Amino acid sequence: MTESQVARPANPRRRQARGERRIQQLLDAAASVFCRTGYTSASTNAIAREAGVSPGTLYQFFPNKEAIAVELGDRLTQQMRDTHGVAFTDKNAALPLGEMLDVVLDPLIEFNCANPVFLTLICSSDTPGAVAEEHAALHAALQTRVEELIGTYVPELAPERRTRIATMAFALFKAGLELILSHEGEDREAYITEVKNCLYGYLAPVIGTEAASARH
Amino acid sequence: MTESQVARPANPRRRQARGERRIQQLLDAAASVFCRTGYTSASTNAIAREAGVSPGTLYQFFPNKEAIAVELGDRLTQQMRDTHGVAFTDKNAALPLGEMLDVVLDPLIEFNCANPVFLTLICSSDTPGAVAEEHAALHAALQTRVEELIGTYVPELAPERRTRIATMAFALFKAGLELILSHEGEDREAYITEVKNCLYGYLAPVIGTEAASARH
DNA sequence: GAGAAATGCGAGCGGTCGCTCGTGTTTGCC
DNA sequence: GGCAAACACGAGCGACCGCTCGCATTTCTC
Repeated sequence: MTESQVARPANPRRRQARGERRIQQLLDAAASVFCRTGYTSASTNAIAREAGVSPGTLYQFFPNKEAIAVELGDRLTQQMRDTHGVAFTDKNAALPLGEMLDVVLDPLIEFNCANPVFLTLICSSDTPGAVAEEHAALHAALQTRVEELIGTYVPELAPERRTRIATMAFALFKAGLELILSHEGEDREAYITEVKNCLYGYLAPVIGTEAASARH
Repeated sequence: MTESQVARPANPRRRQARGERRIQQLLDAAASVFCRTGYTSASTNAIAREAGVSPGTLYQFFPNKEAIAVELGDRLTQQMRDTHGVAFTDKNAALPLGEMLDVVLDPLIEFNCANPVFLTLICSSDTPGAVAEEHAALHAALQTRVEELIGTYVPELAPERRTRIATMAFALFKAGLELILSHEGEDREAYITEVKNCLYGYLAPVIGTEAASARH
């Protein structure tokens, strides 16, 4: 292969600092517009306007509308991994259920509150094509983590049931996240508690042991 | 006013049996297309094509695209009320939590399995204008029912917390419904059980009595 | 059977959207 | 300073969508 001279085949164009700044502006604008109207209803002209540039400038940096959402999704997932990534299944398998939920959920909730567009991109059903694949991949990855986590608590659980429980817990958390994001201040805190209570009540009987009476 | 001769101002046009049949065809086609692509992405031409009529014929019976979704929603809510309507808060307030969940949820689940477009219309976030208002109204009505139901079990509960619990339980059920609808056969039954388990685990400590061995 | 009303058709209008292109401006490099 | 590349612009193209309109056909009513 003649890779010796090709530095990065994925980045065929040499960007200036101004270009990188524009890209960030455009992604921020896209996040804002996606949050307000969803992916399909968001027009590229609106994104460009929100970023303060012309439509032509937008297409200087992104080949099409889909690429904007994909890049946004990539950066967000990368950021999520960087910030609170591996803390998902690492050492918290030994924790009691209540504490484990705090350790696992708090970073996820915090991240989603700081980046509400993430939930919009990942959970909205109006994201066609490549964006939907991105969503499906991340969804599968996260759910596998949940499954593994459950497996460490109840290894004897039938695989099908474990999958179902992970799916249910994940769906429950997503629904709860939307409630959390749609409130602020004290209300938000209260809903966070509510979501945790809900997951606790669901998982405690599954995890078994005598955790049901160990809630502090 | 010259209303003496106007029989029904809401139905200014005299429909033939053929027209009523066409309306039903169009609504069925719309339900199918809405389920496949969501409201905004569903084109009126596609609905007409699915119903086997021309675009012009569609607009003989509906003033615009929104009216199709509104009429569909109206008929579905009416059908829901007719079939399993008042059984929601009536006599089941005295039942133990587990049985109450069966009595309340089973008809709702059955209805949504038979009419999957209902969840699409009511929960999808890409329904603008009048359809969204319809959704908000029904959502509020159902949630009020849930609140009342919780109130009969735990009258001493603080109103804000009762609202939060009803909101959470309702969101949980909607998320569960999507899981249920996306599976069939045994899987579907298993997810129904899972959703009920989830709601039970969440509500049992709230309802209190001796349902849960401990809380707080 | 005749007239009126309801039903049915489909080309196409106005508008929006994703995206392009020709052209002008700024920046990095020698 | 000069030149090529990156950046920026915005009018506008093609496609699609919601919806209309003129006209043909079927059905109801008498």
